[in-house]
Amino acid sequence: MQYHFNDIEKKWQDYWAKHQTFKAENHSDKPKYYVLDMFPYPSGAGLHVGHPLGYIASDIYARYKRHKGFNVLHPQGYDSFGLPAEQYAIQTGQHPAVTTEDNIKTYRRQLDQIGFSFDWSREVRTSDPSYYKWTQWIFIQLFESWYNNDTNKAEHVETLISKFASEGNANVNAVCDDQIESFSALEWNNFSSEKQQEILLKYRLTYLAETEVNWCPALGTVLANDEIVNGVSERGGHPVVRKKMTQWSMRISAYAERLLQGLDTLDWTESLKESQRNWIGKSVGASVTFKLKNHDEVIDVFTTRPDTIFGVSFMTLAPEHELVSKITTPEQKTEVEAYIEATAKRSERDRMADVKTISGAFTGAYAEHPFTKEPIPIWIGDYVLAGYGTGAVMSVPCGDQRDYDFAKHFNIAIPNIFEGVDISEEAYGSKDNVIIANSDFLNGLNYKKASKLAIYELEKLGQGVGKTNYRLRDAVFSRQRYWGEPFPVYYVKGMPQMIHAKHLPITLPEVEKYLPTETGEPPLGNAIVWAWNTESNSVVSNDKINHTSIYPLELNTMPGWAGSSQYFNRYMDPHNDTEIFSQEAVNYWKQVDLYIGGSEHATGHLLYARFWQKFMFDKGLVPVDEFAKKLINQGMILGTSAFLNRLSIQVSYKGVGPSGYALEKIKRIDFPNYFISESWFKTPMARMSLNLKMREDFYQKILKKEDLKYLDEEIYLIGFFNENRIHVDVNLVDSSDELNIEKFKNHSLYREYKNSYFIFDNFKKFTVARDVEKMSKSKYNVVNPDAICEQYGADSLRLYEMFLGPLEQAKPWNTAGITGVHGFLKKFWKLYIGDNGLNITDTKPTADNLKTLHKTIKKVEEDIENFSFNTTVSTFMIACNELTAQKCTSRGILEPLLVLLSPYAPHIAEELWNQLGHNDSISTATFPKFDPSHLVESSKEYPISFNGKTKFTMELPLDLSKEAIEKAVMSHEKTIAQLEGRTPKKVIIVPGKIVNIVG
RNA sequence: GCUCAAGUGGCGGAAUUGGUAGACGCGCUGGAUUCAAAAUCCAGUUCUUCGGAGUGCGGGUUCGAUUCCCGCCUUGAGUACCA
Repeated sequence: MQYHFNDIEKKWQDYWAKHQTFKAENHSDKPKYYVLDMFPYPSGAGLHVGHPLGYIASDIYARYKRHKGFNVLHPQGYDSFGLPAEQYAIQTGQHPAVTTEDNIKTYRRQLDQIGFSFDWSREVRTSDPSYYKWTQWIFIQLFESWYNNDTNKAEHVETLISKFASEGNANVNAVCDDQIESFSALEWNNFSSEKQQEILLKYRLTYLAETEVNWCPALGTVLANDEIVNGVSERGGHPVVRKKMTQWSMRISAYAERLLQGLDTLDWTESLKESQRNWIGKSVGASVTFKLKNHDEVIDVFTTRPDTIFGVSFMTLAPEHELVSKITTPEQKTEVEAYIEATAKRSERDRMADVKTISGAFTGAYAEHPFTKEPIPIWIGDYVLAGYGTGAVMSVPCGDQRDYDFAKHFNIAIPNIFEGVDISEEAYGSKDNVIIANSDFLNGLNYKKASKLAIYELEKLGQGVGKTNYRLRDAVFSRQRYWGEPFPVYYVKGMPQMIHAKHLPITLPEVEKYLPTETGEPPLGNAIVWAWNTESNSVVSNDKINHTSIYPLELNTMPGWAGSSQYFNRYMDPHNDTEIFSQEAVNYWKQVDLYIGGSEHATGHLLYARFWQKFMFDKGLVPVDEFAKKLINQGMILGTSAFLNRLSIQVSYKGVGPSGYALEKIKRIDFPNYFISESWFKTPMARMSLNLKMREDFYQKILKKEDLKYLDEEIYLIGFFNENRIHVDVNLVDSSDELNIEKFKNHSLYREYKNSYFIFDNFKKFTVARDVEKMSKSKYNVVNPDAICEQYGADSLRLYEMFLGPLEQAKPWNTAGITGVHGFLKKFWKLYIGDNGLNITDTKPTADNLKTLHKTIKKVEEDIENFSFNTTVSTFMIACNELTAQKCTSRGILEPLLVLLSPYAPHIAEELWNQLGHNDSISTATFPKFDPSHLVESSKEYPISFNGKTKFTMELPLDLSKEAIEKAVMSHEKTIAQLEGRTPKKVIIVPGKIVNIVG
């Protein structure tokens, strides 16, 4: 009986679906384990072989945990709001919901055919109103919360309001807007309702504020920092500009310290934690206030080096700093204004690209040194960023290279305040090994002590305080898009009001077109039925907006990360209509035990989701404040792109110039119509045979450009190039890299090359060049898992993806290699089923059989625990080879072996399990227990090495004493031959390991 | 620039605590089977001047280093005038 994988796989996939084999219950006697994948965005292109890698790994782990007796939650869903469906809607008019539904169908079919053990009864879709109802609900909770620094957690705004009413805001220690006026209880109580709302908005965890945002005109929307790559949009590569807009923001900065500290408790990769640490960007230092000469205003700066305060020789403000216009002297006005104009013109991208150029202007104004009271000139320069700190720095050229360069460039003094340090060439930027000098009361102190004392003295003057700064900015939460969650928000007199949670969800309105309105409003501005009636508590038509109790609804929608910040909790109780999830469910599942996904979410999704989790923890909604205990980033599977080399050659030739002189020239000529076989370059061929047509082209090219007359035999080919190559679809190339020229010429993509010429190698072959790149449609190197499943089966695909290499590493895909694992499965099948049916007997296993089995159990278990899935596949192959050689038919061996294989190749395992006479699914069978007694050896093949180099091996009993081993080794003929009569200096014997003779 | 990760045959990779470097697979070579092909099976496959050499390069520790330490080079990823 043959291994008919297509039939077997279909049969068991249907069985699992019908019997709901992988449905997880929210209560069990077993311990719980939650395995989660980052859910996919269902794109129109479907899955390629790179996508399932992480899913296969998590599926193996989930199945393994079931064998180990855990109640496993392994859900899947779709992150189904997003830009591509909306772009498609703009182009075709098809509703994004329809596009999304189609794409999900394709995804589901592709996922099903790989045999994942997902509990599909818990599927969530972020674009489903029954799901985004709860995304909207969390938004309302955030709006109704503020961050209390005294209790170090989020609290309901009611507690804030009662504080204001009883004592004003003087003693409120909140994370809030920097520019907040102080008021007494009396003043608060006398404020108008609008005024009170305005003030509260500055404290809420989600708030409306005028922010400078990254505006992408081509997409008509705001982008988050992590949606911008090298100054252009991640999607589409469109230019991005800075623009001020009123936007919803999330006060993630309130959680900066907790997000940082929380990392230490997580079993995530160090590199990922490091990215988050960099993103949060904590720096400890001081805020210092400089008084101005002849002005009442002051300049606040943030510095990490208060110890260098006596090294300040100038101050630099960002050109956008609000004080610039106020303090600039009339004499400097022209220069400063010209500079501001010039920097405003330079885009963010230019400024980034051009770090080297030093520019700036003197304002003519002076600040006063807090201790020496000396005047300090105030400059502006674009190396100071308006968005970080206060947009102003105290410049210490001896201790900061940028200040140093600026000072050198503009001839500003560079006082040295470091003892015994040479600053004639560059600044001394290190905090270590410095002793402060020329600094009054700081002299002789190191960085730590001097900083502390400087802050103490500044505090006494009322001109400074120790401060910690974070780079983490509040997250902009509004998008000018259609296909996203609507806000549960309407506006009364311009102030945002939350719709009561009991009226959720506020579903997306229908619009006629998905573009921004003519007046530049977001696409929801096109909706006709999009106003809120506070009497009927329902969405009504816009045309009644001027009536009482009918108000405009928010036109923005939420960003992509909204839905993905709560899905992992919702899976615990996905159909709950009255709560986001029951306390019973969340207290049972608690948090994700294993989370697998791509590293591209390091500073986006993974940071925002942690923020929401901490907020929910503060609100008492979840029992733990980190949502994922362990996280693994799967590496990318790369594509092997194929390229056609376009011919370019370098020739030297002799000719006769216009005036009759002989000339020798070297010239490079491109032949865009000629393709040359890659194998040609590997052939050690010195000359190139130009065919007639080429020769003609060749002459024409040169003759046209240079008026020369040539002698045929004096043209020499001295070099060629294979740059200028074009991508060719990998499906037109066979496994030996040979191009199917016929197919290529008839392919619609390559119509323009229909009449091109092909230069073959000596063996009449035409091969393509290969290179490893990211797998993507635009590179024509995409391999579809459907084709692999059809030809080799899902079990082969699963095994091969794991076999390629370590899970976390990037690795190239090569379809040819799949025959290895496919061959293994066929051999494995034959171990159980021969030509005459089942091979299984009840014979007692031999010692060799048991040794193979238990060696395999041990290795497989260790490998899975260490996520070393690639080596497990090797282990299976070794076991299969050994048992085949041993002609093992014993049920006692082959039955437990099936359980070991089952997480990796579940279909074949189920089928053989069934053929062995089991009626239940193998998925709940107990994992075999390792028994070390079968691996005990009585002798060891000792490597005998001389000066550390192994020369031969020797079989010796393991219970031999050191002396006996030495005796046996030294009398061995090969030892004597190796020593050639010399006496060894030393003999190292490690029993059970090695013998090393040092001579 | 900074941070992190990684450099091992023709290729993907293995060696989990310092102890026989190259497991397993692909590819390649030869053979068996076949009218032939596919499939399958068997043998070989780091290099070598056959002494040896060899895990990016140069040092070090050790009886012994892919593994530990110091210095460098290269590649990939992230991040960037962050005061």
